[in-house]
Amino acid sequence: MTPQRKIILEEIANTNTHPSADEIYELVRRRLPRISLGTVYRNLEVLCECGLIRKMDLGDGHWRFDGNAESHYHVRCTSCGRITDLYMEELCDFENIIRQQTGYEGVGHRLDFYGLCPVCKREREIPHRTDLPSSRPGAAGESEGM
Amino acid sequence: MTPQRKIILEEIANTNTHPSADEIYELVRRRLPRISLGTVYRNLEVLCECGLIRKMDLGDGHWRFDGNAESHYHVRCTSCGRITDLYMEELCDFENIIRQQTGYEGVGHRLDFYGLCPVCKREREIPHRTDLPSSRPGAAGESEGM
DNA sequence: ATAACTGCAAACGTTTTGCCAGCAT
DNA sequence: ATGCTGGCAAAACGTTTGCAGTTAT
Repeated sequence: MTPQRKIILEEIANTNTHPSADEIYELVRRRLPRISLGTVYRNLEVLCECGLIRKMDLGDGHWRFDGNAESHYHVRCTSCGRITDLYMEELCDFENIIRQQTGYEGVGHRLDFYGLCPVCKREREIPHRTDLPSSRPGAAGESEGM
Repeated sequence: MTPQRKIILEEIANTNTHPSADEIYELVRRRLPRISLGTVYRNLEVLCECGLIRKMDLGDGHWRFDGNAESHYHVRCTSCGRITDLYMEELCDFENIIRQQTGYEGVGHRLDFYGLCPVCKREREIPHRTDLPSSRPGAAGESEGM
């Protein structure tokens, strides 16, 4: 556990935003300005192998990292990219069905959700606010993910 | 519908292996040797938009394409990469639960399974066959995906 | 004439790797 | 001195894009 590794772990533990490798790099760089992106990637890999963090692919083209290593599902906002944890039971039953149907063994699954988060939803519902400066009608201007 | 586009679609329709863009490129190249990978990507995009094929991310770092555009789930073999279609109902109930729990709207999901396919399983169970030529004990030599 | 399309090559963004120096054991 | 680690830069990977020429309408 080198200083770099420790700080990377701390930064992940101190956030609940499921940051990407690059976001972690930026966070860590504030404390360790000379750290390199390669080191971040290498340590993220090690921390995953130890089970201290969790690496996940939520379909937006980055690896995302979660300081909460317990298995749980996520919803991702297709507009702003925000990721929210879900508190629901895991689907175990399906894996037996699949084994019977296909003969695959050791079946696991990946399940994640996407949608429009409450904040972005509200922005669309009220696209032309009058109580805020510099808001123009129809000037939403986000890119739709996935 | 250019000749290129048509042949790309035909090749996808004629396979059930859920090929990647590069695999499709190789298939099409046998009939259209001068086609470029960029054209393949562009046409795959168009065909997806038309709903004639389906683009999916099964977590192995490639886009995969499915000539069966009806929504269905998949299992991917972590050893050989084989992808098998599943015939099971879709999970709709969850999306309402998530909306209530999180306030997200228009919730969709992505669910896929992974495991060891029957062929690879068999290879591991019987690592030293005596009834086949040139088989060596413990010479499995595959890379474990994901 | 115009719009959509191609082939080619270069660019892209994320992740991985090779190299050599530094540090702790 | 050994082996793990860090910083740096370059490579790798799948994918996307700019461009100039081509095709079909």
